[in-house]
Amino acid sequence: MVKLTAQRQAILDLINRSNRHWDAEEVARSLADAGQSIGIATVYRGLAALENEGLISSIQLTDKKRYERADKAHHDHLICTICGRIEEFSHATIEALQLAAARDKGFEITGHQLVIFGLCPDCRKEKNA
Amino acid sequence: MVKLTAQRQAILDLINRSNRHWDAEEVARSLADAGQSIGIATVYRGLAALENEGLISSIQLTDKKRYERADKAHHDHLICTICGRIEEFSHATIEALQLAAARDKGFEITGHQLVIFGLCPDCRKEKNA
DNA sequence: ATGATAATGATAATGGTTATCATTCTCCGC
DNA sequence: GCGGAGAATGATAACCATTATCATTATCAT
Repeated sequence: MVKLTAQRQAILDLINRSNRHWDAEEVARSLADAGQSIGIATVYRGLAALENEGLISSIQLTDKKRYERADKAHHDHLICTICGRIEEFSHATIEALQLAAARDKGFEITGHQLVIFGLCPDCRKEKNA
Repeated sequence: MVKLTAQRQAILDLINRSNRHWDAEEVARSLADAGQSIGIATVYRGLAALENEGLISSIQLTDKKRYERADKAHHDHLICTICGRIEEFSHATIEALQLAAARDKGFEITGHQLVIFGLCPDCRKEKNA
């Protein structure tokens, strides 16, 4: 049985209090800065356990995994390839069409991930300056 | 200037002759088996160079990158989380809606990746057996 | 041929993540 | 309250895909 220990509580609170997409390193550092330092292995295990329980959710980026609050409506991500900024968007029709596409192939969907890469408004401006 | 050397030609031919999604290790092994053995670092660089030239394309999975032919219409991927089987699908409406969503946020799209995870027909059968 | 530029390949290094293992915590039944 | 089973913790080693290094070799234009 999975336990919601003090460490995991701290991780969960940190993520729930924010609107960011955290990687494990950032979580560890932030907790350490707050005087609640937790071993990096425990952070990784805690994040995995919390995600398993549906208490947080994640996106897998090229290099690393990032976690965010789960108490939001489902959404996908737009990532700026220059500054790394992450925006969220959701689109009911896209979701519905994904379901249909999977059904066509006889698949039973368990999850999906849509990431759009591009240049955010700021970096576009920067580039054209 | 990028050169299409014998090694890169071999990698490109291998991928173009197939319909699979290759990782670097598989490419190296397959070429070695065919008597055309290439250093693993060269395989990685070759794959990156070929992708840069638009001669092959790739999808980034959780753990590794996989390459496939580029001479196919754009498509997304369905991945079986049990056996790893990869199916392709494409949906013009989904593409169009993605563009619209990005524009709404002021992003200039440079790429995107949609992966749907699920159980393929065979593994569904297996599971319910 | 002769440089200049790029590619090769063996190997070391990187970096995010997971495994190991001894120790500590938690919680249940007695 | 006590004992013990099952988890969790944390320091650290191991993993593994990928990238960097660097000496050597190939390629191409003049």
